[in-house]
Amino acid sequence: MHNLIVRYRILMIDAPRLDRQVCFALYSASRAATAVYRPVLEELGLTYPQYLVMLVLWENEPRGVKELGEELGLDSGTLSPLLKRLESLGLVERRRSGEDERRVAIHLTPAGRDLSGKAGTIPQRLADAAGLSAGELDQLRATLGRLTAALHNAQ
Amino acid sequence: MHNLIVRYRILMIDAPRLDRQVCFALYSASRAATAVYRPVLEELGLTYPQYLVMLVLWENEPRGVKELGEELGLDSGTLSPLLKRLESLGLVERRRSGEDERRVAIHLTPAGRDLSGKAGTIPQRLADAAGLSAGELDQLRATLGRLTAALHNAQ
DNA sequence: GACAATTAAGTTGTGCACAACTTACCTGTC
DNA sequence: GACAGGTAAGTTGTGCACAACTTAATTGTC
Repeated sequence: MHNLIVRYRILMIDAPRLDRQVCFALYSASRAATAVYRPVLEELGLTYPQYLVMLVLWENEPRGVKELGEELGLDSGTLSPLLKRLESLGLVERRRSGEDERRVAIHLTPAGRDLSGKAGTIPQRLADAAGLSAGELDQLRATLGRLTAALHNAQ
Repeated sequence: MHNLIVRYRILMIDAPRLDRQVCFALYSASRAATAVYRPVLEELGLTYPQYLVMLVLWENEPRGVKELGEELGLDSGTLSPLLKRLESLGLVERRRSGEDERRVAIHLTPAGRDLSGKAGTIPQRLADAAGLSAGELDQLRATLGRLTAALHNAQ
């Protein structure tokens, strides 16, 4: 009995608690948010990372794989197969650059461009589900941005 | 030329911008945080989700697979293979319950218990890397908690 | 006590993430 | 123009996430 109590106290002092971890809060919130997006994106036939790539392309295209990776923080190991899937969905086209044969330019197809219209209402649905005010969401985004930048600097 | 300008304006109006998305901010911050944890956890031989499972077990064990899943928001499809890997690392033991043969109780091994000591300093390292004050981290965790709860309710 | 409905855990298949590596191409330096 | 060093994209392998399904045990309900 005494042993159990001692062991318990040692654990409580040394072991970090799950509910104290900002990291777990981030991980949970991120998965909960993509879970809200999932059924909406399913209507478009996209996964969440595919949607992110399309967002970047809707802003400006064509883009190289490396550029997309810098924008999203993903490497070619993630993007290459993802882009192949987007191509097989008929949303993008991969073209080897003539000037620099190493580069692959990702172009939107007409279908890929059209999808941006259907995607227009998506962010509002998350905002509605979030249960936070526009101001709180804004502040959250700002804090997360600072956090991400600091964590990248720490790497 | 006129066509291009019209198309551009339509895109800008309809297409959501990447940098406006709270969801992307969450996704980036979460990946950046686990990236900071990764080299630290590598010293313990754990991945980040494995570390989360160990955190829950350090608080209280044994636990069933379903209980772990509720605590972490993960299903058996994720946990079953993860727990097998933890077992093959010698950190946990899976025992079929005698009372209810459907249940598998996850026990810590002595090695699994010992690991909590080594893990003690880990959260501090993230806090140091985060570049936010203790108060800001606290507020962030609270906001994320509310957000996650609201998103789960919206599902 | 038979048996439909429920439940716990596991399996299968798809799609990220990311490390480590390969391939093909380009660039600077001599 | 040769060639070392660097760069862009792709490949391979591991480990999550998660949906859909299976298996085996338990719990009502009659």
